[in-house]
Amino acid sequence: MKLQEAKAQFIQAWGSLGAQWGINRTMAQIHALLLIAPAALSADEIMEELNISRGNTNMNVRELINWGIVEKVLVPGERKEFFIAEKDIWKVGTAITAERKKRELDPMLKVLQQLQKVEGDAKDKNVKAFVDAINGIYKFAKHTDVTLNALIKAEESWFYSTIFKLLK
Amino acid sequence: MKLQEAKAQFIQAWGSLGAQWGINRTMAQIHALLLIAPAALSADEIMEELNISRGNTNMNVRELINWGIVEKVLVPGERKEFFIAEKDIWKVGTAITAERKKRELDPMLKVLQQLQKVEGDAKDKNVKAFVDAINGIYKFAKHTDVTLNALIKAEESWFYSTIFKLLK
DNA sequence: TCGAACTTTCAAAAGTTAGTGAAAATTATT
DNA sequence: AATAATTTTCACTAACTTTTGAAAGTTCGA
Repeated sequence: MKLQEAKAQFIQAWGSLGAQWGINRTMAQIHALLLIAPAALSADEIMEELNISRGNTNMNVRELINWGIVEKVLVPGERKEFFIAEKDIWKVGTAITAERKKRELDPMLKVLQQLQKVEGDAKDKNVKAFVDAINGIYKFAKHTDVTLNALIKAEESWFYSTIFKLLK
Repeated sequence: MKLQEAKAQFIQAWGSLGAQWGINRTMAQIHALLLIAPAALSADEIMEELNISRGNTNMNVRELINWGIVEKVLVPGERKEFFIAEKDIWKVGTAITAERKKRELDPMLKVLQQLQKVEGDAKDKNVKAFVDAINGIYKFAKHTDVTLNALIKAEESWFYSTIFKLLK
């Protein structure tokens, strides 16, 4: 397989993965492009390679920066801004996990906490079914929260390899 | 908070979570409704509670069954079909993990394996950057695969609690 | 075998999300 | 301060996804 073909395939695969994850396709494709680039790319180079508009490029690069997996770099003597992706994929994983936790799990925990305060006759089977379900889900969510916090905190690889050996 | 209000809030929250996960909102809402129901519900009851059409109900219930988190149940003496959700949230988690792995991780692993065969001058910095990136991602993906397989296989709660204590 | 009860399908409509490109804003250079 | 290069914004459009509801299909009991 030629490099050009391989690159295109990777960008496309990473894009679909992103799309399935609720990350927009273009954002994931820009990320893919930067991951395999030998050096920082400018907005124009990204536009060119992916055939997307300037506005789209700008928006999605900014979002990648928000997620903490892409950085602006200044090349001396150049007026343009250049962008580079975090290459350590463990760190990328951690950053994505942290971001998704903040957006998804944290709000859910809040809601579940509220919902535990439901009032009503404990003998009513509707109330009982509701309370039981919410309690179960709350425990699960809390557990996940604790686990993810540990993972996010422990960026060092010894941690991952410890878990890894355990699960192997 | 009254039960009706709490129910509505939970269904809405579960729906948004689903939407962010690329699961369609209605599918997640039906799932939420079944999770807190004290008994199996018919298609008509689901339509009624969520104000959705028959077609929509049918499609999404079928998809929930495909994911293995909802079951058809037959109530003696009744002609209609009734539906019930898996109430053990750990099992729900496992089923969803397994399904997503099949749809997302497995195809990605295949692609990455292919891409490692890229041909070209090892001294070309473009080739080198590509190969390095793909190798790193492949290792990460493989690792995740092994880990998830272990999680999926071990449905017993002792397993989760062992990991839990470790991470605590 | 017929018909009522129920489920499934599917084409069209509605709704949602992503992408464009030109204009506005910002920043750097002279 | 004027100009040029670059980035950011945003109203609009294009593409995609979901939902509807009526029609077709199926199942079951009499």
